[in-house]
Parts: sequence; C-alpha cells; structure tokens
Amino acid sequence: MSMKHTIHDVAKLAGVGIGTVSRVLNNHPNVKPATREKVLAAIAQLHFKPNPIARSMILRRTGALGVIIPFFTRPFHIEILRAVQSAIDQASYELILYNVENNAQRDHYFTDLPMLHKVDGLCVISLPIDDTVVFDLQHAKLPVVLIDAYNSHVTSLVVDNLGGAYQATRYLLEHGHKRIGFINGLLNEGNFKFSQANDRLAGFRRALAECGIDYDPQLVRTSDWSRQSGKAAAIQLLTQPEPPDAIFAASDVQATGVVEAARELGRAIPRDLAIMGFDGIELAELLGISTIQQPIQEMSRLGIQKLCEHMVNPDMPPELIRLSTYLVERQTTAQLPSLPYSLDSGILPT
Amino acid sequence: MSMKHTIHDVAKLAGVGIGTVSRVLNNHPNVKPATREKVLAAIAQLHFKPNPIARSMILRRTGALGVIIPFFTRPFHIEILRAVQSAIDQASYELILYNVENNAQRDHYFTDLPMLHKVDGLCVISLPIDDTVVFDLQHAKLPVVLIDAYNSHVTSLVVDNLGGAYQATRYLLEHGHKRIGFINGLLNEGNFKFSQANDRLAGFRRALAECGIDYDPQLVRTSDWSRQSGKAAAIQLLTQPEPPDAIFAASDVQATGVVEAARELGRAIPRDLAIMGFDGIELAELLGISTIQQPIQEMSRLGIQKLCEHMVNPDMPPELIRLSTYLVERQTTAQLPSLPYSLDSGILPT
DNA sequence: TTGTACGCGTTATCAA
DNA sequence: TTGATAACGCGTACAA
Repeated sequence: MSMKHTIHDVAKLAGVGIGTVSRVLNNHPNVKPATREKVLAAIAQLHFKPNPIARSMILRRTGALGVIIPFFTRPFHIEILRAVQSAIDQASYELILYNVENNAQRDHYFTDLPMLHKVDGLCVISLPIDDTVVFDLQHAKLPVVLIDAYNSHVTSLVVDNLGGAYQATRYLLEHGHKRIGFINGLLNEGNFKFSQANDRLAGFRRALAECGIDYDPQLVRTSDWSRQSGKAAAIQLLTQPEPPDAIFAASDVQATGVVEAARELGRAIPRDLAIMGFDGIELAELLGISTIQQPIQEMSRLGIQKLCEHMVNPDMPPELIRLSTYLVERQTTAQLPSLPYSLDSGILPT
Repeated sequence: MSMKHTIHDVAKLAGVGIGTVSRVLNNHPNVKPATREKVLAAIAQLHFKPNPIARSMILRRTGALGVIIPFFTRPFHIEILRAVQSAIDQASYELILYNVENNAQRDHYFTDLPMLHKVDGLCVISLPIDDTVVFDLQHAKLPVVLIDAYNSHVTSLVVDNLGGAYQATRYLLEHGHKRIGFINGLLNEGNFKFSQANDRLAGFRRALAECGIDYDPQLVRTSDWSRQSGKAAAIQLLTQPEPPDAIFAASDVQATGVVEAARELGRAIPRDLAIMGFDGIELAELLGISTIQQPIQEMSRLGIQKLCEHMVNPDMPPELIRLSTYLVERQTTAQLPSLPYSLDSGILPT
C-alpha cells in the first residue's frame, strides 16, 4: 500500500508524465487545475511521499543541520542544546547530534563532515575551532555558526565572559566582601580548550584592579567543571590561613561544590561565605545559588537564525555577536531581611 | 581541492574505470594490488570521499538512527538520551533527534518518518505507540525499539515499574512508617500517555495490600512531573488532618518538590517525613534523595543493541525486556547514625 | 500545458 | 581482473 511507490507509479495512475507529477509536488504554477487534481488524487491514493534522499541528491541539500557539542561535560550545554533544538525545529530542519568527548572526535567531525554533505549547516557549541578547519569549511561551502565560542572568520555568538566575571566580582566587593576567591574552569578539559576560562579570569582581575585590590594568586584555583572538583578547590581555598569571605566560581556546577564545601567546613552562607556561580542553569535556581546568567535562549535562537541566513546568502560576512549576561541574586549572596529558614545549615547533603 | 570530486575524477586520474574505484572503496577482493595502489593514490591526492547521499540512495540505508523523545519534559529523558547517544555512536550511526512536545508532533513523526527512509531505525523513548502506527512501521520495514515504553508487537525495554514502586513502598513500611503518601505522575502530560504511572500506582497498592494496610485515596495525589506540582501535591498531603509520615513520589523531580514542601511546613526529614523518589537521576544523588534507580545505561545500551540486531535481521521476533530497578538509600529515608549536619533544617531553599 | 530525456554520484551486474 | 552500463528516485531543461 504505502511501501515504495515512486513518482512513476503516481504518474501512471494519474495518466500523466512524471514531469507533471513533479510540478504538482513542488507546486509549480504551470499546471492545469484539472490535471493537478488528478495527480493529487493519485498521490493521496498511494500515500505517496517523495523520497528525500533522491531529492537531496539533486537539490544538493539535506534538510538537516549538524550540532557539534560536548554533550557530556556540563548541564549548561544541555540547556543550550534544548534551545538550539527548538530553534532548528522551528526552522523546519532536522537536527543531527554530534557529541564530542575529546580532540580526536572533534577533529574527526570538523574534517569529515564538511566533505560529506550530510548536513546543510553546522552549529558548533562551546568548542574552539582552528583557522585551518574554518578554511576547509569555507572551501566546502558549509555554513557554520559558533555558539559560546569565537573565531574571527565565522559568525560567532558569545556572551561577555569578561564582563560577566567583572560584574560578579564587582558585586561581591560592593557588598562588603574583602577577600574574593575565584575558582576557574579548566582550560583544557577533555583536551579541548575552553577559552571562556581566560576571559572570566580577566574579568575577575579587572574588577579587583579597579577597586584597588591586589591580585592574590593564593585566592585563585582552577578545577575542572565538575562539582567534586569545585568542592575540592573550595576546601583548599577555605582552609588557608587567610580564607576568602566570598567565592566566585566559573560555573554553577562548580558553585554547588563550593556550597558543599562551605557546609562541611561549617561556614554560614552567605554570612561567612558568599557564593556566586556562572551560567544560569536550572540547577542554580533550584539550589538558590546566585549566578551570572547567560542568555541561553537568545544566544541559541539567534545562532540558528544567523545560520539560516548564511545558508540563504553564502556571501554574508561573518559577524561577532556579543550578548550580555545579567546577575541573578539568590540565597548564596543576598542578605535578604527575613528568610523563612536558615541557610546556614546548608543546602546540600553530603 | 577538496570540493566536489566524484568517483569519475578518481577513475580518470588513476586511469581506470569507476567500477574499479568502487571496488577499491568497498575493498572488494577482486582487484589487483597494483591497480589498488594507483586508485588509492588518486583518492588520497584528491581527498576524495564518496558522497553518502548517493551511496544511501542505492544502498537503501542512511547510516542514521532516529530518536523520538520528549526531550523537554524530564531530566530522566536527558539521561536516557545521553546513554542512547553513546550507544549509537559506538554502533557507528548518526543520531537524528526528534523532540516531541505534544500528540500532533508525535503522530507526525510516527506517520511520516517511516515513509521517508531518512533513518535506518527508530528508537522511541517513553512514548506509547498505537498498534496502527506499529503496523505502518512494519509495513515500511523500519525497525523500531521502545525504551521505557511497551507495545507487544515491538521490541520493548522497560523497567519493572510495578516492582520498583512495590519495593519503595515496602521499604517505607518496613522502616516503620505507617501512613505512606503517594504522589503519582500525570498519565496524560502533554497529551501523551505515560502508562508508567499506572504501574507505579499498582505497585504501591500491592505493597499496601500485602502488609494489610487499607488503601486510602486521601493519601494519593497526581501531579505532573514537575517540581512545582510535586510540591503542591505534597503540601496538600501534609496539611491534611492525618498527614502521611512518608511520601513516595513517582519521579525524582517531584520528590525535590516534596522536600521543599516539607521544609516549608517545618517537617524534619527523614524523622517526621521520609521521602522516596523514582528514576535515579543525577539530581537525586546531588540532593541526597533516596530513590528507585532505573538502569538507564543498561536499558539504553541494550535498546540500541537490539535495534541493530533488528536491522541486521528484520525477521527477528519482538522481545519484551524487563529490567529491574534497585533502591538507593540516601538521606531522605535512611536514619544514618551520624550525619555531619542536620538535615532537619532542610535541603532546598525557596 | 505536458511528456521525455538527462543528470545527480554511487553500487552492482555482466561481458570481456 | 576490469570497464561499461543499468539502476536508485527525483527535478528540470527542452521539445512538443
């Protein structure tokens, strides 16, 4: 019944040529209403759907977008994927998910995908990309956008990581904290460079400098983007002779580790220790962690929009779109007048 | 350089026919070593990669698997997607992500995808599927597996929802709790039926019955799978004249809502109120919530494995694979001898 | 307005 | 062992 009918079957059934069927399918103007009806009837009767493979062979477009993303590393990426998925869906494309866990995998996608013509466009998330790869992509005429990553030859959407970190640090200083600890994310997690870490450190230092505070390397630690590592780094910071009275973590997940550490060490939050995260993932909201919110929806939506524009107009020059973060005050920093319960006893068990 | 070279270009450069090139490509035995070298050299020189579209046109396989999943509803689904992605990757397939948010979208995928031949197989997650759809799929010869869903005509991987709920309830009863509340998940969230909810209720009732306890409808509520709804349901339960001393929630996310509710009402956890979740997502571990752990990895890995088997051998009969859950004791139920801090003050802010 | 023939890039068949 | 040629299913000039 519905199995493999081709355009020929429809043509035969309707008593016309395949050209006519094709014209009806792509609703070309030049087809007599009467024959159009006949063809439509035949199509309906056979439940005919044109084969998208054959279609994309001749049209040179697959109707799919590739999303290259370090899917396992951070909840933040999943929230981006959510937003990206939604945007791709609205643009009537399919989404092919390429997870990258290491450099080899990333390079594999970057070098092979362009030549294979399996996707009409590529959306790369949080992954840096070499100029040589960019050159290959351009040569293969495969449109690309970078989300949460930057390359001058490719349309990139980034948040102001430096500004966000500056904002966080500044906020803590202005709320009376004297010694601000900073737990940065690893630049080289899983062998791929997250350049975001650099910018956040720079923002941290700038705020310090502006407030006339010396940068104390003892107050800065680097951990991978996990809760456990964030916790370990926090414990190091807090068990020093002169511990910080506030800690800014480069991600919300690390911040949860800091909360845990504070708990175990009996530090009251936020009285003894204020904590600020970065990303603005759901978990931060759930746990009441103050954070620098990234405009996840906006960034993703705009990214796919730009990708679509590049697909329509291949000669469009690359853009750098820099979005602002905003600070969300929650229980780990705000000295709210009357909390219904004491946060001092901590947020996280074990 | 690398743009669009075809097999003909390679053939010309190597001074052979395209048939020979094709044979080299698919390393057919019948090709003289010398010519193979020539062809290989030409391939390398041109950076030639066979066009997968043309390939799949004649081979009748795309190298992609479709994953239909309610991506936005619950963290549980994301953890399944993670495991499924990993399994698909290892099987050297690509993963096309189809998110379904409502019935129309689900039906759209179910009715159109089979005919389009865009994927070699389908993995459906947590979504019930009608027999008519199954019939269409079989007719289109598209292999399918269901994960966390069941249909007798399709290979299905499910956990023992009834057994898990039974286990949870039983555990609470055996730990001295007299009145067990149950917050079930909505059967009809987003208009698609999660039949899992039925089984969990059945397990709850069976445990009660076995222990000779009357089923009290006042102790059962149904909420959607969100934290907010779980909280609201818990508040209803806890503010009754005879409130429960333990609550079993049909999902971990709902359980977090229960924890919140307990906090606000000043109930000590687990002394005044024990709480048990279901799913075993990371969040439950993070928050120390006891739960019925689903074998997420195992279920996903096995599911993709079965899907691959069905693709190799289309006549393989459908299987029902039922995996066991296991109970994970954490802070919301266990009366551990010495906690480093008091959980009574609660886990979650706001 | 409509039908025919060609091409998309590959695999597979079949002579040679 | 190899090369020519026919599919695969569709879109589209071009001719009618």
